[in-house]
Amino acid sequence: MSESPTAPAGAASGVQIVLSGVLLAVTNEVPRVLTVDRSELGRSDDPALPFGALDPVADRTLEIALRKWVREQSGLELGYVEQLYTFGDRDRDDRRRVEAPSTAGERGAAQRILSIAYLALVEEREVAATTRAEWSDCYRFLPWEDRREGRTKRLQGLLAELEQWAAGVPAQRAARRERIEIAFGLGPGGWDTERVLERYELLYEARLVHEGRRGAGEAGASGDPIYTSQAMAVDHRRILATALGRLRGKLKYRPLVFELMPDEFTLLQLQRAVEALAGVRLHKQNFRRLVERGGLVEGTGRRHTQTGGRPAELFRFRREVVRERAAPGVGLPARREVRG
Amino acid sequence: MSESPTAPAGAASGVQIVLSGVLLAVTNEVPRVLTVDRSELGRSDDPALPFGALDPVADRTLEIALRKWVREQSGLELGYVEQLYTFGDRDRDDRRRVEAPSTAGERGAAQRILSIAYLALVEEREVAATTRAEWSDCYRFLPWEDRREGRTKRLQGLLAELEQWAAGVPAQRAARRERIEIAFGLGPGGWDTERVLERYELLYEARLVHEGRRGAGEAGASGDPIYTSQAMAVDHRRILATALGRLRGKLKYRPLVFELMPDEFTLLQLQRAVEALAGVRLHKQNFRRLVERGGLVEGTGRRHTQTGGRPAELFRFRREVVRERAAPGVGLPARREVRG
DNA sequence: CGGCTTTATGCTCATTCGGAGTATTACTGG
DNA sequence: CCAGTAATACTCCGAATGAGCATAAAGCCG
Repeated sequence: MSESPTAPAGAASGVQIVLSGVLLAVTNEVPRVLTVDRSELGRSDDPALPFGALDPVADRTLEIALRKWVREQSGLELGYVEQLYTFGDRDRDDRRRVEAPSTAGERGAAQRILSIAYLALVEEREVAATTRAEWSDCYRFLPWEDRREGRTKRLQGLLAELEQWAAGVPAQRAARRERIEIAFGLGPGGWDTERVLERYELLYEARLVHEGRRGAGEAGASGDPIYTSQAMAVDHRRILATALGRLRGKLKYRPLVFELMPDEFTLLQLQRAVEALAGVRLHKQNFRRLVERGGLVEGTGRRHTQTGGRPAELFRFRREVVRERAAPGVGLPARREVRG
Repeated sequence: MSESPTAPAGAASGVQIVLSGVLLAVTNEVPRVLTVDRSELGRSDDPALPFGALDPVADRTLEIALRKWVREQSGLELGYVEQLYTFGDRDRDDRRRVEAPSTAGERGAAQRILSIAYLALVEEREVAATTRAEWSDCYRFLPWEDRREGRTKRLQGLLAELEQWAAGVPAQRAARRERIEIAFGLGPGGWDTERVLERYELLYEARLVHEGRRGAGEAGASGDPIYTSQAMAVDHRRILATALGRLRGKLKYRPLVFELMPDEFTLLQLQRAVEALAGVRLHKQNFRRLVERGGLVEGTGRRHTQTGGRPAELFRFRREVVRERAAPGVGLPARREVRG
């Protein structure tokens, strides 16, 4: 992380604290993440998450600092925010290399960076044109996470490559195959929408995706190992994976989707939003039952007529539900996978 | 991004990174947390969690640093470890005071501290006698979290005090009452074992518990507002609350209890461990059904005869379960609350 | 030894919940 | 009016859950 965003300020023992935000929104059935373009600074071309350093003196809380950076970089004001994870391993990208401690000189020069990641949910809005921020489809970065159209050939390809990687080292073959089976739902457990990070880590270890730092000896020998997936700056894709996994888990027992919805919505719109995030299709009638009987929404009398068919009633979130039920989430009434 | 995170205050921008570990174990139906006694250093008398500073140069990963500190302070080697949360608010203890920025001098002097908390599960062992560490009952610090004997009179007392606090400020009365209702399960939702932190925060705001730093103007006017609960150093009790809440939540969908159990155990022992952590009683036959039919355990032929009654079969954890099921946890087959 | 106490373990019953699918209704666009 | 497209209402069924009764197998006590 030597190409850190900071002047290696402080003294030797200095640790730089960076706050990164994963801002998620959903529009038109596609989950989007806010990315900022930093290409003109001569750094990586890859999109980055909005981020910035903590000012230990001025910033009273971490969250305030995060909001400040997001505001500066995108003009957005955040609503729901939750802390995700703190990444602080040194030489993260070198994990796979043989342990070869850098020279004392290098070590002294490279300041240690601690990155505290946050998840924020926003109703999508245009970002200020003056900024370099924009909304990107989350699945551009993690295409294998979108199973709404069933498992695609691309996933088959990935699995084949993973198998190769697993088979490569006889000593670890069994262990690796087991990890793959679990992470990618090949066994009896099936696809677990929440294991986003686990899948990413596997792909990373197998060098099928890479992180920031072009030219650091990443890409495998054979062509483009990442298929059509797009990398992000430094470890931001890993952070995104963490965020998506966490959000998918929480959807089931907290009414988080509503942070992403307009005040009034049809049940199908709601379902599409959940599907977009979870990356799987749901059973329509059961989803409706779950949400209505669960007391999560209440109908306004109004209806929405641009549905193409019978008009749909507009609903709104019933805030009282958090007082009534212990774990008011939307659940994921599964549906058989479409197309093979 | 001209306003890029270049270090604002080059100088004194130092941030101290502290790692704290919540080590949990269960013995004799009581959940224990490892505490260290630091009283001789002239600090607070209150028990502390094992903790220590990150050495940004030497410690390759945060987890390694944590393990090192734990080893030094207790002699224990950690198995399961998971990151909990990063606490970084400045002047945490002053939150309730009117915003009265300290003088520049004070601010410069007090270094910003960032504390990264970890949860670790260990099978209880004696701690090295040479250390100042010992195992303490978690519920010494959070007595209201133990509902195994039903709601006690002490809880009633706490609720009465909370009500007073809520009623105190007319403008916030309704909001506060609602928070209390939800957190303490007075409404239709009932007691949610996971809302540990929420409850703690409420009690903290109401000044019914306090944090470290004695003499900082804490204790309310009236006697001992904390009943029989024991404070911990600085914000360690808050960290413990975070850990307990997280663990309780995860128990339900990950086979974490087994990290705390010996290799072989009877189903009642397992149940007691879960009960100790969750703080509620479970329905015995249904717990057994859940655990057995869920494929979480397998019987060894052996049996345990010191049960006081019919001998119980000894079981062991079936590791394969993580491959078979998506969310293999023990669930909490509720039981009507005992005693009123 | 026979009954008593104590815990383990087996089983039943009623409900609820979740997955699937069919039927009916209410619009829009020719 | 008809066809097309969704929304919405119900029905069915099997699995999971909550509760509780019944039986089994030890130790203990006289």
